[in-house]
Amino acid sequence: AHAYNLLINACSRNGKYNDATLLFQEMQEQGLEPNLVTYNLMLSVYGKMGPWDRVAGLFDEMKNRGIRPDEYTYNTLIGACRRDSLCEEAIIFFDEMKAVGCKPDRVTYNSLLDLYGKSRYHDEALNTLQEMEKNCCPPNIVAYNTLISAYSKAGFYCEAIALKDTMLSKGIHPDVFTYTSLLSGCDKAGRPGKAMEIFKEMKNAGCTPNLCTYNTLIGMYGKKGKFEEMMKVFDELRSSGCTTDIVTWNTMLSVFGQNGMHVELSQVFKEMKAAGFVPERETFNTLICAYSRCGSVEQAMTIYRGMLKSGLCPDLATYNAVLAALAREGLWKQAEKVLTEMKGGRCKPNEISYCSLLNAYANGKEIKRMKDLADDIYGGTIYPC
RNA sequence: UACGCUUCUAUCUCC
Repeated sequence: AHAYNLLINACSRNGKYNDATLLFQEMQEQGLEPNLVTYNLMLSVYGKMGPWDRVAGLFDEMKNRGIRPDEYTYNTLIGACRRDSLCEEAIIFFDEMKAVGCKPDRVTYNSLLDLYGKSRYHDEALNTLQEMEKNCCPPNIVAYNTLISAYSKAGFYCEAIALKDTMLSKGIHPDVFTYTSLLSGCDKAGRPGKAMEIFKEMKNAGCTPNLCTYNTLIGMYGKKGKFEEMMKVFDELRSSGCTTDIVTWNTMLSVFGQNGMHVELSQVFKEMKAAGFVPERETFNTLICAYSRCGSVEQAMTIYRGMLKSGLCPDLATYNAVLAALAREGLWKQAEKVLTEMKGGRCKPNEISYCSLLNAYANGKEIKRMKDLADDIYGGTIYPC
């Protein structure tokens, strides 16, 4: 079992979750009993992909087989709750772990912080931070970075910077995670000047930027159309010994989309493939959005069909990108079809989806349909999400 | 009883 655990772990680290699942099946077919670590590993794998029921089912299974969950198990379960913002479930695990005598540690609290932060429950996150102090778990750098990331994503860049100063005052030195979060936060808040201050501070503090940092800066300059600055970031990226990754390419695609630079967009996509990068789901999502912004729904839809053909599964962002593309052209009949498809599938429409449909009606001059849909939404006949 | 394999944070997409 130990050998299988090592293999499963290797797959999990490389994102090969299906292979991990196959190994898990294989070991049982060979008559080997999965042990505690095996279950912990698989809970982590299932938590990263696939339906929640599978996580819950596996947890039941291990208990039924008489394997007692440990701190790792509960930490993994709470971590798995983050993907779908399952706050209630996380609290149940948190209480259960204390009830069975497992002591929450920093990882437990940090996972809760991340869950609350990504779910935009900022008050709960702060409460958790205080509970950590109380329970002799003073927040470490991961805890601070987690909160800073949450604030940055939510657009609260001032709060994020303040938290960075708090951690400094406690003698915890911000690292490349901290600074990259802050840069991204300033960018999202439309404060590139502030971002540059942070970047200078980062270098003065002796913190070396990495590829994530450069990708953030490329996106920041690029979307503002500051291409000379953007190229300087590329130069620095290369001279620092980094090499571009798929996120760099996705960022470039997004940048040319946002600037409506159709020719460059197609060119970069070609170069990306020539460089040997295999488009991922996020690449396709970016392309659908980018072509639409360049005024080409046809190409956006071609990309969408290409994505389906390549065997990738659309997610909510894909559908919403398609809906937004159709909406821009007022193609409300097609938008309705997509929405119907969503209702019958795994990705239920959210607020953004319905906004796009409203937009599609508006741009298609279908005032009556628009009003009716708005009434349904505000009247509670339709529940987004 | 302890220890070992397993659990937490940043950059791209739904404008």
